[in-house]
Amino acid sequence: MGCDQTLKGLGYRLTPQRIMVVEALHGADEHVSAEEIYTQVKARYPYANISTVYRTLELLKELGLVTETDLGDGRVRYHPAEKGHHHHLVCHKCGKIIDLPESALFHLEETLSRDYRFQPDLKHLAIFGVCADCQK
Amino acid sequence: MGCDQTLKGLGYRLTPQRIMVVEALHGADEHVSAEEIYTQVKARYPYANISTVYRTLELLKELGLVTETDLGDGRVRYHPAEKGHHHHLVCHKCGKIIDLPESALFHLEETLSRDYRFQPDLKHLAIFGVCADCQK
DNA sequence: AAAATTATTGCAACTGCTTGCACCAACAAC
DNA sequence: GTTGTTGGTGCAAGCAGTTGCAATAATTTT
Ligand SMILES: [Mn+2]
Ligand SMILES: [Mn+2]
Ligand SMILES: [Zn+2]
Ligand SMILES: [Zn+2]
Repeated sequence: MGCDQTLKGLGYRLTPQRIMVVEALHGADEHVSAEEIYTQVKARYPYANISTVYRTLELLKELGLVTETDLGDGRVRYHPAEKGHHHHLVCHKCGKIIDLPESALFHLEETLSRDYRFQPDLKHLAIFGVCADCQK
Repeated sequence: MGCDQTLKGLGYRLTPQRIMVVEALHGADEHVSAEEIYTQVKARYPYANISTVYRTLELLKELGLVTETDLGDGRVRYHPAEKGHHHHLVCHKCGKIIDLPESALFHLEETLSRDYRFQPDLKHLAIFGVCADCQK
């Protein structure tokens, strides 16, 4: 089931603005910024406002339909949950971004769950550090 | 060796503003915000500017003398490296903050280092999720 | 001690993102 | 279909943090 029907099913109103945000989100490549989504939405409906984009992303986030990740450039990036989960290693020397499978954090999740009864919410994490090439 | 002498030793100028930022940082409890540091500095030197505070914190961060952590309220928090390393579990239902010893992430660090030759920079991480009390 | 050099500061403008509020439109009740 | 309710939107102002630039002051050279 898509984002639209989930929203509707949970009693949220399915406005044209929300539909356009969801479409822009799914159409763009992963790691889209709010500004990029706003640009796309505005092309279709010039009265659209960026705060509506942020509010829609916030809602989708609360419902677990998108993840939000700070990859270290000055803006936050969004990723639809439907496209699958993974994480990233971000080199703060050269800026390189390495993909990390979801499973790389399973052990940590288990530890936190077992030892602290804490259920971590690790869906699209960015871990900063130094990549192999930049270590010498 | 304190922050002041480290700065001086690396060729950075030891200005009154920097000294006051470092003193405020060490005097306050851990998890100080830039605004709180600014308030303290301004009480001693009213001409002080908040961008100088931010620039000093940025420099100390680059040198590994402070860590910066987003604990989920709207502002970033700073912690002097001298006071020791640890991490936090942050419940985004009730806001509770649980301390996590440095060692809890050693296994992850080893995995990333071994499998990806990536040296993660995990000095004062905040992991968001749901605490034991909020899981029912 | 004075002059020269250049890192650092204060200021104002700017960025990404959030929020209060009046107006509007999606959906439900009739 | 019309009316009413209430959640959602647009707008403008606000907040945390950053940045360009001219003035200033810490340090070096003479
Ligand atoms: Mn990704
Ligand atoms: Mn801490
Ligand atoms: Zn690198
Ligand atoms: Zn909790």
